[in-house]
Amino acid sequence: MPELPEVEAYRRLAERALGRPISSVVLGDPRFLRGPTSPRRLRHILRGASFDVARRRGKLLVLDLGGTPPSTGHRLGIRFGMTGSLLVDGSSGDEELIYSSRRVEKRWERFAVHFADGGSLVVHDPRLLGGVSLDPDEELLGPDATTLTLAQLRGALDTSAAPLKARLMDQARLAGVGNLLADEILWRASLSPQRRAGSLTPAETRRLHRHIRVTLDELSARGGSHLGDLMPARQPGGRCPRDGAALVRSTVGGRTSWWCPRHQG
DNA sequence: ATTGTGGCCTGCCCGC
DNA sequence: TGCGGGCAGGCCACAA
Repeated sequence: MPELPEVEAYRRLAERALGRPISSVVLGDPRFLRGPTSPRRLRHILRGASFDVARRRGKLLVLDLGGTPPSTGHRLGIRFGMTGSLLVDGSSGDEELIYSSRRVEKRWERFAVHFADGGSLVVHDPRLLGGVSLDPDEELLGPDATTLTLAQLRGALDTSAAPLKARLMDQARLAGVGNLLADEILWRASLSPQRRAGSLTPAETRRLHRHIRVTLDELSARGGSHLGDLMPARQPGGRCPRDGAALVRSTVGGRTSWWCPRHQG
């Protein structure tokens, strides 16, 4: 269920897995391995190596491999899809994240790395919409939303005729904002998700930029992207927490969207 | 190139 | 209680 704040929490959790020699790799479901790499090759690269650095770009977690050839210079990419989660040594690490209840079932373990010290790093994903890949192309992702500059936001919006929300969620142009965060950010910025992305005035773009950064900071501090102010109202019959207007629900950018027709223009 | 759509997957919740 | 439909915080291939 991760968006940027959740993946950042996983990144911190993954730091517990650094510097520990890998003894074995278990691919719980072959469909979970994405890209051209074979399971055999993935094992070959990972076994005996250890993770050096845990990085994140948008919703992609990247673990750099250290050690000697053949693993040197390779990277393991992990995407969590809508239902993925990470466990290191059996701990979800979201003690700090207030998450909806998360069952842990063995059959949902799609990928696991076991360390020589007896611990493990496990990716859990009931729906299989996430995946792991060897050497993912990180350049396919736009600038990370947490450090987004105003100029980068202008570049992401460009002169596009696409709905504003679709551009915000376009990972190639701006990495890390998902459906819930997009609704929350646009609600706070008083901008309609249906606005053409290229139609924002300079003042509106600055406002949006500020709200992207503030919202990410706030929700990360609160413990997750589902803890936004709009979230409780994001359901049938929901009313705008700011002005009480009945929220509108529709599909924008292919995703269910909720917004206030009164103050989001 | 840009934008929109359907599909991938499984689990859950609601109404009948 | 059982069953069907709709829904889900993501992403990718494909079509116009």
